[in-house]
Amino acid sequence: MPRSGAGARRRLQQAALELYRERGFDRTTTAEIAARAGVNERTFFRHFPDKREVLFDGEADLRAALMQEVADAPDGLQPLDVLLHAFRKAGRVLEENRPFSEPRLELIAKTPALRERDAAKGAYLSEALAEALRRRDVSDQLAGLAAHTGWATFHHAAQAWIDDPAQSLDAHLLQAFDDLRILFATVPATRARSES
Amino acid sequence: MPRSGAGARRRLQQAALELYRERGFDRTTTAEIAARAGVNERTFFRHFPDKREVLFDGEADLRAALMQEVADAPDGLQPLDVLLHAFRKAGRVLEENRPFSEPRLELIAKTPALRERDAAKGAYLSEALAEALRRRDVSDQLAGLAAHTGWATFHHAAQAWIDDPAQSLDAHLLQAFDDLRILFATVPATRARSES
DNA sequence: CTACTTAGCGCCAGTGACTGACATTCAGGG
DNA sequence: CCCTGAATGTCAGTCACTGGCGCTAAGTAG
Repeated sequence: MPRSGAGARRRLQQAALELYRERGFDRTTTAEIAARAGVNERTFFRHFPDKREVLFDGEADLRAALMQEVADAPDGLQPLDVLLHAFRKAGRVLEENRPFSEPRLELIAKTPALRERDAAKGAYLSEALAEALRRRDVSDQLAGLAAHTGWATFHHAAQAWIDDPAQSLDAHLLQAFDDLRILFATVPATRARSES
Repeated sequence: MPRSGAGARRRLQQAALELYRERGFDRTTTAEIAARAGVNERTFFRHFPDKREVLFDGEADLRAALMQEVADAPDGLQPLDVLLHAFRKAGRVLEENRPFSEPRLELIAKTPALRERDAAKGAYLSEALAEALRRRDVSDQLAGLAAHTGWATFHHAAQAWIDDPAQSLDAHLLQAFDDLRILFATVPATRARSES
């Protein structure tokens, strides 16, 4: 291999995250990112298909990890418990990479174009999770539904974690899945919470 | 007002839907859409902020309608039943406009760029629904969670309707919300379904 | 009927994301 | 020391999208 190889890729991601946070996503050009990373603008597009994708590089790994965890989850669990099991393991990666994942999620939350990409990634991941569930004993109908609602719950927990970093992501995750069950309680549980 | 006003807008939407279906979204230029609609390319961007948005015009109306239905839903319903109530009413609009909404959803499903926008619209709508729920007796935590999972279920039902138009959207909707409850049954209900 | 206002529109120049084609450079194998 | 290939640089080009300016036609007041 010539000069750097994977080094340029990491520098591009770092430069992009910095510039997006400094000037905002819209007021940052791909030429500026490349310049800060010390490479040509064309090289940027050799590593990433577009200006947004540079912040979503770990998605393939995350998807693979989640699908593996779904496959490896103990038998006899309900679909949503299988997903919770997988999310808790994946959540660890997010918490360990906190200095990178927190500013990243914060930036995404405040940038419409990045929220859009994030939502799309969530949809793709949901379908992957549905496929992973189908490879277990989950029917076609329930797999898709469980995957989408499960992902929505995970995303909800991740957002709660950003808004309230005092508690761990894992705690927010457990809280969200507990709340999910409250939604299906026979007696409207919302009264009890709002009466306080 | 001059010449046409809202007429040009409708022609642009129609032309865009046609061209996207004929040549595909990527191989259609905004200039071509404008030409078929009989206006200048600049006029396209006066009516729609970008090339994708031309297919998502009804979103504001849908959001307003859904929020209104949530507000008007009978008292004492659980959050997810409130949402189901709203979705059933909104679903009627989709079924009545079937000749427009069906090819549109089909096109969106097969075009990555449009799926991305669709996912983003869903996220925005979910937040609007959460806000509408908070204006009822639903707590902050549960509102967001219910809105996101409820929307995921609605989206799931809409996709099932496209894949299987034999049954009505309303039927798919009821089916999806029933399945959602199965996911929380104490005994894993997935076995019963996959045994058949 | 005329003058004035204004909302849409056409036209033009420009920026920036992204792509294809070709030349170049540097690492490692023979 | 040459040679092959992967990563990069360079250049030209397309297309989405924007700001500015002038035009035209529909309503409105007199």
